[in-house]
Amino acid sequence: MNSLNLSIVEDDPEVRWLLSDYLRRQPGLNLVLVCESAEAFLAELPDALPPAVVLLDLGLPGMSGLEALPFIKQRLPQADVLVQTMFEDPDRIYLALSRGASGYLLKSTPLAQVAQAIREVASGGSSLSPVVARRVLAHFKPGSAQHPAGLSPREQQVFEALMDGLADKEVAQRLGLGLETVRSHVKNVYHKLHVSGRIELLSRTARGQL
Amino acid sequence: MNSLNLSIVEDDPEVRWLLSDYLRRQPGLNLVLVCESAEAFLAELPDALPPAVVLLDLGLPGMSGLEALPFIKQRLPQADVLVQTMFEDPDRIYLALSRGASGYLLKSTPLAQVAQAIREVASGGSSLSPVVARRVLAHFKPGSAQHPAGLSPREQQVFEALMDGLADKEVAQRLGLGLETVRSHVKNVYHKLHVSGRIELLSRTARGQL
DNA sequence: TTTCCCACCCCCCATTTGGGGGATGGCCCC
DNA sequence: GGGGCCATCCCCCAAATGGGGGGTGGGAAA
Repeated sequence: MNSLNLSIVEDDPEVRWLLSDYLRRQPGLNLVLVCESAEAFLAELPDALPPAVVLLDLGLPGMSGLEALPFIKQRLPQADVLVQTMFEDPDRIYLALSRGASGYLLKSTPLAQVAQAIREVASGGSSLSPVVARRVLAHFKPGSAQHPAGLSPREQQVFEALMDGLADKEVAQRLGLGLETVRSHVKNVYHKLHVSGRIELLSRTARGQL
Repeated sequence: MNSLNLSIVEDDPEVRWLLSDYLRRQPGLNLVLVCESAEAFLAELPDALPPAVVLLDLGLPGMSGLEALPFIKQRLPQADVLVQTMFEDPDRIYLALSRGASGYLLKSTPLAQVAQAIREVASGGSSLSPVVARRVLAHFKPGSAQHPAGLSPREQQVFEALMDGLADKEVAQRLGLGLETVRSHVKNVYHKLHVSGRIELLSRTARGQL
């Protein structure tokens, strides 16, 4: 009963072999399914032995891990999905997490820590590689919001102030500008980011849609 | 040069002794300051050997770790603060993170992992105990829009609509209500949640301060 | 040189928003 | 019956917002 059903989805044959070989030996882990694509995984999912943890590569050919995540969570709402990838860009991290990943490991993670992460995740925790954790935490700090591209330096500052929930007047004070100047910058930010106002700005970034 | 200056702030003498004894032995770690209160830490901070990592207990008598955090980050902007506590309630976690903590460890963390976390944090990562990480990730999932307590059913619906970035008029449509009705509910939500408008609502929930 | 982006400022105007009032009826509980 | 919360709607008003329009000057790029 305390045997933990695990599944691996990974396209690189070598990595796949390394992982499955190592994890298969781990006591308490029960490798029920190893696939090379998300499609295969969804097709071959056994109803009998539903995996409790899915180790999912994000960089899959065909349906990417990111695309597959919602389907997996739909089929296996109980399962914890541990995402593994070599990418550490905020977008991917954010998307994976908002789609239900329980952890985000970089490909550089040692095997022992992967096994560790699987156990942590299965027992109700979450596991983030340190670099990823840093990125995630950055989302919580005021003043350190994401810097969308295409904004001029001033517009960046204005953007951050907006993300901090400041009113035009307050932005003007923080940056030492005239109110009308700020209003101009604010409008430019809206145009460049294709939003119609600060509320859309805030509600969308809150969902990682920006 | 690769010796890592570390400081510990912890009131419990036994825990303090355990930590300092263990960490002192770690190669590459250089324990420069061990204090039993935040006040003492801020007072005795040596200008010569600024700690790169501060291990901070949250449950301190006098000035709490949470209160001390902003001061510490002010004095040592470069330093990474690793918060250590036995509390795992969301409020404390978010507050600590939004005040600049680089990691959040539970008191139950084994010494070896504390040392590991210190190294990770110093090399630009972040370290979260699995349980804490799970809480943090919960904030990124759309379905888990926090339902603040104390709101009536209608107010909950209005709250969600506001979080989706809707205008009063749109909320009215979504819920099939009159505009003035919605405006009433909206105001009640503001009162109950102690915010002054949808912008504060959005910007604060984005940082987990609600 | 001309053109383009940037930073800075100004004005107008319709709409939305927040903050105050109220009112009505329903429901539950003491 | 009175007091409480709830849900529904109404009104007023000052401020902020967004969407337009305009300008100036500078510096970099073409």
